[in-house]
Amino acid sequence: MEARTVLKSFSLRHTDCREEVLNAFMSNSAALSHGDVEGQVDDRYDRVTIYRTLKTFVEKGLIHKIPDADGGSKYALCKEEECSTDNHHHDHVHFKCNECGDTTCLETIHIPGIELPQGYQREDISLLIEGRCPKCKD
Amino acid sequence: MEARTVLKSFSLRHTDCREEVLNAFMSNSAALSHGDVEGQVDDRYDRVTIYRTLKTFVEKGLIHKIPDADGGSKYALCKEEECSTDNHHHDHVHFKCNECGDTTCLETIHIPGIELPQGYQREDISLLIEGRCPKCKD
DNA sequence: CTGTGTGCAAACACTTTGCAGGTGT
DNA sequence: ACACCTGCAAAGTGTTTGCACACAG
Repeated sequence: MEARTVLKSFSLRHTDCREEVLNAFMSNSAALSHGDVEGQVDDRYDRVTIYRTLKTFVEKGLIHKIPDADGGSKYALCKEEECSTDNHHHDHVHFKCNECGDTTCLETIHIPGIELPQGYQREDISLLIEGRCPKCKD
Repeated sequence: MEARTVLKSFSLRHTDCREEVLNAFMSNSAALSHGDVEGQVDDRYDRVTIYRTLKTFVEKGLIHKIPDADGGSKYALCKEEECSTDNHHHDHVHFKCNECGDTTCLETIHIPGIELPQGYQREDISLLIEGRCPKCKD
């Protein structure tokens, strides 16, 4: 799908920056950090603009934020599931390769149900597995 | 167990700061952020010293780091499992209450086995559930 | 035309590093 | 005595905010 079309369908104005950022996500299978995005789009965009673009995309439900084990964050497109403004639904597993550093959404692996102790109410869940990806296992 | 004794058994020198930091963890059921610790120990300790103390404790396997959903970090004592120098083994679930903000280790809940796609090798895993804790569910 | 996005500068929060001096064993 | 802890100052990193101007619809 065209970036232009996608933006429109999420009620976002079209701008060069947004188009390039979105294209970066659409042409990468791995999740991207702010720095990754910055490296993939034209230099003319300000660091701040990219931060704001990512924030907007998350708020609109276009991408989701993946907290990295070491405190940083990556972002990846929302698929399948219906994510909308401030309303994300993700229950897939995230995998981070300790060798190449790539973080990917394992869309096909769902987080199994977990029985919480009495009195705990679950609202959100996130599961990160670290290890070696197929590309990097020796 | 006495803080003093614990320090010794982890081959750590006894200092006032370490004792107070350790006591803070031993007298709290919830995980503590750097700022939480800073607020619980005597003012005379430098922020930097507390950072270093936490780092040392993590390296020695006394406490483990819990990445918060929003990028921050909390720390909690390692229990049961044998954690030692740079060798942590945790497979319990972490729970963060969206109401009171407390993060706790659900020591009794273990992360279920997950079948990864072909070629992925698991080395580490972490599961964070957010919601309401028993104290805060209305 | 109007609301929103962008660039720039600056502020902010969090964490780390270097160094000199003090302390535990 | 020696290794290692601590405090202070400073630098580093990642992210946010304020404001004036530019641009999309």
